Amino acid sequence: MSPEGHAASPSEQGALLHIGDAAARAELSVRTVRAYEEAGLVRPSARTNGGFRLYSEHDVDRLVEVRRMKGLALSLGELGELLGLLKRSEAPELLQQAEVTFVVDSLYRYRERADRGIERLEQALADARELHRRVVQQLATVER
Amino acid sequence: MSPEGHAASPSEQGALLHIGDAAARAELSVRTVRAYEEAGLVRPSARTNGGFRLYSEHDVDRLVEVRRMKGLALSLGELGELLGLLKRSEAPELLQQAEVTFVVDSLYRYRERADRGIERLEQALADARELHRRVVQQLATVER
DNA sequence: CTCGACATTGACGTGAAGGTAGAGTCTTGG
DNA sequence: CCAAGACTCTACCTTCACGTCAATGTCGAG
Repeated sequence: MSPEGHAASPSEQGALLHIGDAAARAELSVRTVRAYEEAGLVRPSARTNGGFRLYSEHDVDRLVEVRRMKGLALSLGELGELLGLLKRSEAPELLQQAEVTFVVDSLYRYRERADRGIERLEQALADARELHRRVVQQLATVER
Repeated sequence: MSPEGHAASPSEQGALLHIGDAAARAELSVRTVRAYEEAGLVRPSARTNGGFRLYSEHDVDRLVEVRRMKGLALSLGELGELLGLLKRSEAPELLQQAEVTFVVDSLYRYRERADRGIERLEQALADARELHRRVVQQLATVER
């Protein structure tokens, strides 16, 4: 990928990627990356003078992080909130008492959401395997 | 459920349920059940004179079947096609040669879709568990 | 400087599902 | 038998998370 030819990709090393490359590395569509920005989830750490979004490796990591979280059916808004909570909870000494309470409460609620999400996924996986089994069996039955 | 009081539910035993009861048993919303009908997935086996949809136990089973299949991201249309293929392949002796070929080909493609869907679910589940772990850990770190 | 690949914003489309309204239907208690 | 009121009908609107299209602009290699 990123073939030689003509391209508008920042010439390697800068560690700053245009949206296309960033999306590719995060295994997301360009549109989705922009949607995540609109939703306040991942903001490119820079822009060119012309207005092109520039993503750092760290930005890409965050994109990946978001993609990975999509399994438990959270809305983009909730997803952003959760990311924020996790970040805030990593430096609890900077939080005021009231904030700690809030963060803990919120995280607690997300833990429950995650529990249910995981159950959902487990069930979906079991169902999918069963369906797969049926398809395979029918293929064998009908033969070729 | 189906509390005594006033209700418009067919009085038990008829084995024919109004949409509300059918939806409840299939663990779907009434709205979703109607959407499945519009998509050609599950058609109630009868209607009252007044136009109320009536679902048999078999219809409910089919609703459940559809719900269970939703894990592998198939569109409602594909889902309907797959259900049809499975049904057709159960009586292969009724199929003409050309049809058999078609059914087998189609099922084969769905088997691949299912493979990928299962991989996706497995990954999503692993990611969800990891996220859950992070949340729990942050909760422990921040303490209460 | 030019060319072509890539990006920008904005608007509109889509697919699945929920919401709502207004009118009609059903079962049941009385 | 009949009214009450829970439930359902159709039709249309809204939301969410993107997909797609169009018109225009930017980037970087040669």
